[in-house]
Amino acid sequence: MSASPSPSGARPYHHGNLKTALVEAGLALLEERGLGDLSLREIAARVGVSHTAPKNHFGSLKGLLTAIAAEGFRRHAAALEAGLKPADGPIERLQAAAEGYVRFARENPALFRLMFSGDLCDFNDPDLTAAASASYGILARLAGQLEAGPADAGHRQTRMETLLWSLVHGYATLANEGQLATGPDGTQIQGIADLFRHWPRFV
Amino acid sequence: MSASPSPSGARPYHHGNLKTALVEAGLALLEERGLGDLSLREIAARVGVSHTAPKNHFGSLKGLLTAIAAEGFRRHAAALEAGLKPADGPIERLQAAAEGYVRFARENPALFRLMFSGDLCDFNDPDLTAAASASYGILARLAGQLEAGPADAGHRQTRMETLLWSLVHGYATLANEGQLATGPDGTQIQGIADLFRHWPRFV
DNA sequence: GTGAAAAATTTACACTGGAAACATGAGTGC
DNA sequence: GCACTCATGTTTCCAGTGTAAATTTTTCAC
Repeated sequence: MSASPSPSGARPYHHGNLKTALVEAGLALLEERGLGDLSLREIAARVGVSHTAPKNHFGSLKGLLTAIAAEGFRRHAAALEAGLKPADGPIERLQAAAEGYVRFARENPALFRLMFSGDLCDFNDPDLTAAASASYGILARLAGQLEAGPADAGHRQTRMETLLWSLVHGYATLANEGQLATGPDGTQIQGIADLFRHWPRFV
Repeated sequence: MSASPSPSGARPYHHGNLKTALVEAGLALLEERGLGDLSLREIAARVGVSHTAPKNHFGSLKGLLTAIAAEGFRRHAAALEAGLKPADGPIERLQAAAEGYVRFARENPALFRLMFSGDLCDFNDPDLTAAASASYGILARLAGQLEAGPADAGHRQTRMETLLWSLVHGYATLANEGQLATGPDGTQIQGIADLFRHWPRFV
């Protein structure tokens, strides 16, 4: 006869919801240790479980990182929509989404890098692709509202989508790596929204 | 009495130019194995040297990766200037540089990721910062030729520089991670130069 | 109850980067 | 010529990583 079923003190053999606990611990450790020093063993220790336990739920480290990245994309989508006011015009809404994109990257640098790491995650995983597509769809919808003519139905990805995504993602990435000039308070000299407010004309 | 000084067959105890040999081997292995699976031991083995030998020249793995990234930036600068014809106008030259930027990223994906990895390299290293600055200077100079008024002397980084660099870098990064839609031949549906040729007007 | 399957553990293995002690050889001063 | 110095490599060892296999524990269906 072991300890009683679940009074405080005795940890049960089965965790209960190890899957979500591992993802949350991974998200926390990701920002504490950084992407490079994140380890499967440390995540498992944080949850209080042996280092091989995650295999039952995620298969391998890559599977766990994929699940973490998927949760990252869900939060990313929320950050994109955070400042989106329906009353605003398309350009104001675009600026708000861009600021959300950058803010998310700056507040979760390691997670952001993981999400776009390419080989650390399994981009064939349905959960991850669904979350990433949902996040991308927000930006794509905003791009569509800025297009001149009718929707470019023949393309899987319009020119406006490619332009906006590249610009915002590049800005977020460079800011994250510390490559953009910053003022004394640590924020970028050129804000992302300013780039839209003072849009140049080449042609 | 050991073997004669340097006839073929007997490898001398001292390599001679191990430093550059390690960088070259690292560059080759980087694209073969990918950034994630690159190992100091394998680079050393490739050169035919013990895995602790690099420490004398680079201190640690980070030091070696920093040297590799510096060489990457030198090649990156060359790729930027490759298609730059003095006779062309500023916009044509910008398009050519952008295409060089993207082509370099696509042809050296692992090296490109290393160069902008942030924590794998030591961005306080004088060699690396000099090479990176030189590469950035090419883009900055092109941006300056596109500015409307006189040079924005008060800023360390002008709005045009930030805009162009973010756009081109984001495009290259996303293309590299396979996030941009591609046609049947593997090239992007929306070429980087097309983004400039069909530049939108927001305001 | 009993048996099957899920969930977690223990153990072992190949691999990594780094530290320390030692070996080798090139170069310099005499 | 010769010893001394020091940069350059090697050997050995260590802590840490992710994964695989065999084993134990628990839950759940019948």
